[in-house]
Amino acid sequence: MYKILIADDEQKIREVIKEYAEYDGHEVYEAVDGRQAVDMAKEQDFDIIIMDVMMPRLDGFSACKEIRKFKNTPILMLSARTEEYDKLFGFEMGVDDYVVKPFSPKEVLARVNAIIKRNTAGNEQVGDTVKFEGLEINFTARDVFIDGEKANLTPKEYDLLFYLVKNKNIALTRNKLLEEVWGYDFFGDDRTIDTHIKMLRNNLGPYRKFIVTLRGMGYKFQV
Amino acid sequence: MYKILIADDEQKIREVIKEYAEYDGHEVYEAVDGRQAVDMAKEQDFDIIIMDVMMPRLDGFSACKEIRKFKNTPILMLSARTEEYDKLFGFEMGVDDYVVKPFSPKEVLARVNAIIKRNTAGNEQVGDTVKFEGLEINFTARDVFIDGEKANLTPKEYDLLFYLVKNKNIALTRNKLLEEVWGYDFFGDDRTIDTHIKMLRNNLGPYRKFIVTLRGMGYKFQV
DNA sequence: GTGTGCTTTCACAATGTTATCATAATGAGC
DNA sequence: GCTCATTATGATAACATTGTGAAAGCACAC
Repeated sequence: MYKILIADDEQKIREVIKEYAEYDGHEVYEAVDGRQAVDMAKEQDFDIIIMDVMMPRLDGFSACKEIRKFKNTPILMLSARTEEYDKLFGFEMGVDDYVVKPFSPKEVLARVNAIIKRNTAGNEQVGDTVKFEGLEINFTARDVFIDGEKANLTPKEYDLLFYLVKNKNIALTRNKLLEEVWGYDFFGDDRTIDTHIKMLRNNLGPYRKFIVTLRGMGYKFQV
Repeated sequence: MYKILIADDEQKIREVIKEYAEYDGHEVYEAVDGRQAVDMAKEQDFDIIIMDVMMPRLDGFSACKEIRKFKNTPILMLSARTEEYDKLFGFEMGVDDYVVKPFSPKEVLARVNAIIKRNTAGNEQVGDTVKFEGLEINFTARDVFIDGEKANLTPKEYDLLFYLVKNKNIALTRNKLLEEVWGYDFFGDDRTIDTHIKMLRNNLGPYRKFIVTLRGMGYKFQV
């Protein structure tokens, strides 16, 4: 059960999302504009705030900025605009996700769940580096550290690990892995993957535990 | 390209939506009332059904309820009055989204796309999880938790459970299960299913209750 | 061309999964 | 309550998948 704040000046939208969210067992609070949203966020701890961009008194972006001054509550933006700069601008403000109108209430709720789970996932991300316990991965520098020691992975091992990590907690079939890591034009053996998984595991030391085998399916990076 | 069924007694509305949908490259079928919509939904697999609430012979809600007995096809409701909201969000109906008249065809199509994308995504980050009491199923991670404990299912058990859950509350014959879970090219014994149901039940602990036997027919995941 | 890693393939062992069958239990109809 | 049809269950043999080590194949630098 999450505590959700929905801020939108359109009553219809508030109601629809509220109905769906309450059906999912969440507790929903409403705000009719940005100012009220900021005030409520100051007083109470929400698990997530769903906010329209266009609101009277204080728009969504400004409200987001305000809230970020005192809290890190995840914020999901509802926007009528699709322009990319809008999104970028939003992410700079600390927006966690975006849904463009018109949206289906189901989609909004799905994203709410995704954001909240993501925020309680169990890995810290700083810049382009992710860390899972003593396993540190830097995507841009193409570095992997195991308990502070730099691991020496081959290119394919990097690629495989990066793809697994970027899709952590998602079950990946051998086909999917071949397609995404090796390329759609690779017509090799399925078992090639197994061998690379083997080597990757051997190189990850104690953190080989993150790579789990999904029998009859493929592999998954599980945190 | 989606296969769309539009059910409305007003020819004008059907035509407008059809025109837009076909322009988008979709295949559109028409039904003039609820009864016909139900019959067509039984025979064919649509990606989405767009349905008016007010229709002769069988209204949209009843049609939706009927269809849900045998299929989980996403349904988008068109309603004339805003007062119908309350009814719409009687979720037993299983409506996925709604649009209030007068609507722009563009909006309808936008929602159609949103709904279908959600339903066929499978690549949704983390929020792809359903929970029935203490039974938690995550399709993307291929995880099943029983009262918080991870269940260790075999591939076939996963596949079977996933199929049952994706068709929850729908009666499934052994033939249907064999075809969908085992594949059309499997020519094994019917009793094979019983054995897998047995093992699945054993693995679900207290939640074996969700799998009900339909004597002389097959099985059903009932919540 | 040679050497050096890296990648792929392969074979075999280890392990896990599935289908089938026999038998027991259950339910429906009379 | 009896009979017949259907489903539940346990055992087991057949089967499939994965882990692993070794070796062949490749690519690239020198």
